[in-house]
Amino acid sequence: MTPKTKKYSDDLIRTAQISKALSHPLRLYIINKLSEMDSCCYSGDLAEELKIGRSTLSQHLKELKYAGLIQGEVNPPYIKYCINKENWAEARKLYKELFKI
Amino acid sequence: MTPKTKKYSDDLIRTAQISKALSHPLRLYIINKLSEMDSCCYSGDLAEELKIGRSTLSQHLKELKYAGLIQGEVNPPYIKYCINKENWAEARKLYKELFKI
DNA sequence: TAAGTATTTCGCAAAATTACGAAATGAATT
DNA sequence: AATTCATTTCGTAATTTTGCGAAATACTTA
Repeated sequence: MTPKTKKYSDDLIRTAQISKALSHPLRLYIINKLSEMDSCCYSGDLAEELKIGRSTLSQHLKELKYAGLIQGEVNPPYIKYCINKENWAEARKLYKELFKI
Repeated sequence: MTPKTKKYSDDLIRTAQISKALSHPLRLYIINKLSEMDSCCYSGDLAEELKIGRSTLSQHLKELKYAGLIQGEVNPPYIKYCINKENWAEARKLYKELFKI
C-alpha cells in the first residue's frame, strides 16, 4: 500500500480534534471549571448542577477524555476528573499559533 | 412567556460556536491561509488546491461565514474571501480567556 | 454474600454533519 | 438575448452527534 499523501498537517488535524471537543457549551463549561479550579470534580456534582442526565454527562466526559483534555482518577465510588495538563498545554500552544498570540 | 433561565453564559455559547466552526481540518486550513496571507482568496483556487468538490467547499465557507469568521467580497465573477478581523479578534480574546494566556 | 453508591455502557431515536453531482444563480461578454 | 464563468443551492445518502432511560459495572459496606 502506497503511503497516502496527507491532505492536512498533523497540527491542523489535532487542532480540529481539540476544537471539536470544545464545540459544545457543556464541555466548555466542564473544561472551564476544571481549569479554573486547578483541581478536580465529581461527575455527579456536575450532573446535578446542570440538571443533565448522568449518561449524557458521562458521554461528554468521554469525548473530552478521548481528545485527551481531561483525565479521571478513580476514587471509589467516585471518579475525580482533572485537566490533563500536558495536553492542555499542547492545546494552548496550538491555539496560540492559530491566533498568532 | 417567562424568560427561560440560560444554562450557559453568552461567552461559553459563542466560544462553542467558534470552536465548532474550527472543528474541521479544511475549515482550519482556510482560516489559517486567510489569516496568514492577511489577504483574500478565491473559492475555486482552494477547491483545486485541495482536490475537493466546489459545492463541498462552498458549504464549509458558509459555515465559517455563519460563525462570522470570514466574509466574502463580491468581485464578479469571483468572490474574494477574507478574515473578518473584528470577529477574529473576538475569537482570539475568548480563547485567551479560556487558556488564561 | 447481599445491598448500596457513583458511574458507565447499551440501545434507541432525533437531529446535525459531511460529501457529492446536478441544477440554479448572478454578473459580464458576445 | 444567449453564452460563459465562478459560485451557490438543492437533493440525496452515509455517518456522526446528542440526549435519555434502563441495564450493567465496579467498588465499599453491612
